[in-house]
Amino acid sequence: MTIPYHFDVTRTAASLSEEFAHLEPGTETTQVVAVAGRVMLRRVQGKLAFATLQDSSGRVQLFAPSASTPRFDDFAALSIGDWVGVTGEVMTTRRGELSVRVDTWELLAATRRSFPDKWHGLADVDTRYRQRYLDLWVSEEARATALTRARVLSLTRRWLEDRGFVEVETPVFHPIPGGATARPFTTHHQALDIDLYLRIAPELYLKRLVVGGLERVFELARVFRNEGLSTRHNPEFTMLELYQAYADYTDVMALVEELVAHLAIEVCGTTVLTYDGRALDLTPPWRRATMVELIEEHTGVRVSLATPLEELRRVCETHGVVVETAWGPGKLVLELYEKTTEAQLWGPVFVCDYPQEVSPLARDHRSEPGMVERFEAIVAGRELANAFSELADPDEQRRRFAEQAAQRAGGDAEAMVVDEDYLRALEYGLPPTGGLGIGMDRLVMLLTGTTTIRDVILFPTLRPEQTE
RNA sequence: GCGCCUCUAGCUCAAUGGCAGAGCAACGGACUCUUAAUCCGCAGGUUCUGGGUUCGAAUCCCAGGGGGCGCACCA
Repeated sequence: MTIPYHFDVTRTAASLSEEFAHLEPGTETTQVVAVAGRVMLRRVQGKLAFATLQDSSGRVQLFAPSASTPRFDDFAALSIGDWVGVTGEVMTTRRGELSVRVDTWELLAATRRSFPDKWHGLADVDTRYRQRYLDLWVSEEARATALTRARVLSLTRRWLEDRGFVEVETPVFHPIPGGATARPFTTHHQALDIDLYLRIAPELYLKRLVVGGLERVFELARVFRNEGLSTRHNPEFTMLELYQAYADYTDVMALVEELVAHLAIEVCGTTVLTYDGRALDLTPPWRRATMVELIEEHTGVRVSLATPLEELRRVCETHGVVVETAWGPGKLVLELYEKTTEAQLWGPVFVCDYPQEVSPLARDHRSEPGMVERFEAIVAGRELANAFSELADPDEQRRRFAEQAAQRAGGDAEAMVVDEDYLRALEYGLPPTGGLGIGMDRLVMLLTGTTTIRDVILFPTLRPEQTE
């Protein structure tokens, strides 16, 4: 039997069950359709065969009487997992099951391997991740999650474009890793004979574009961080970054809560969700609270950057935070927040105003000395977004880079590297700008109710299989 | 990187120191309204790998490998 090069599909399974939902048992519609997909179930009864065809939209039954089905014996012998194309009349059986009668059919691909158990599917998560092509057939949730992810990205693009944002693509290879503090992957370009880094964030290039006059830009950027794996971390993941000229971080807060609420309504039909067994109300406006307020709520201690260092260290130690002598007040406050408070937050909440010491790309707070205008959005106990009023002053940026360089010299492999070209761009003038990063994988987790990032990434990073 | 758990047929799982098994899938057969069809038959194994203890190891011990979870790391 030769495999055709082409098959004309006229209908999906889902469109048939939608259009013909209410046919009486024993109906013949005279409507001839062509469907294609994989045989996922098969019930042969001698001179009559039933098969369940599954395509990317859903399932529909195939009805094959030996009297009218060409090559009936071959059809009845199809294996679970074989691809077929079928044309025939839409009908219902005596029992009322919507079916396509097999008037003509073609084998489109045979499976040489047995499909997973038709009832239990795949339980081994390793197999599900490594052989996602099977998981997608066997697990309704896997398919639904993949489609939801696509929809979230598409809706995000449309929502931003409706607000005048332009989608751009910036380099994945960076001569200098920048825009975040994280360990990069390195690679080498042979012809140029230089080391390059896979980007840890697109931030510095996107802000160059704002300097270039693209006043509202965004990128759905695959970024790469050479760090640990967990249910919330994959070495490559997708980050939405956007920059809006003439805006500050309060404008960005409004944007974040509106975008997330919009996606929740489109995907879940509501902004009132349950995640991991807990209620989560994404209805705007979200709570806004400063970091020091939240620390006080959770520890009972009011600290500030003006608190004497010795006292800050003592507060940290009484709360089980191991401190290093090189840390300044900003780092101490941040550590105190992360160790005592962040894990307790459920949100949604905008945690506002971070120490300048730990935020080298954010602009000084307009009224809080030593602080910058930065927030993180904590949603369902996870950091979902990070944003700030962007630092535009090249002299101040140079000073911040120098601080980072000193930390790097002191052994901090994640401290930033001075980027002279970025400073040159700032010297041409960056207008007041609000910037944002959202972890799209975590957002999809939220909207699909999944609790491991590997469920929202089709091919998560795994150790390679031993091939021997 | 550390700790705990786990790995048996293509898939889902039994066998808890005493003959490696079942269901589904595959393969052969019966069956003209099934719905995880049913019935009969057949075949399927480096029990993750290597060592050890034992009369005897899927089972106990050691080492290694894969995976999961937690910790650490992590804008």
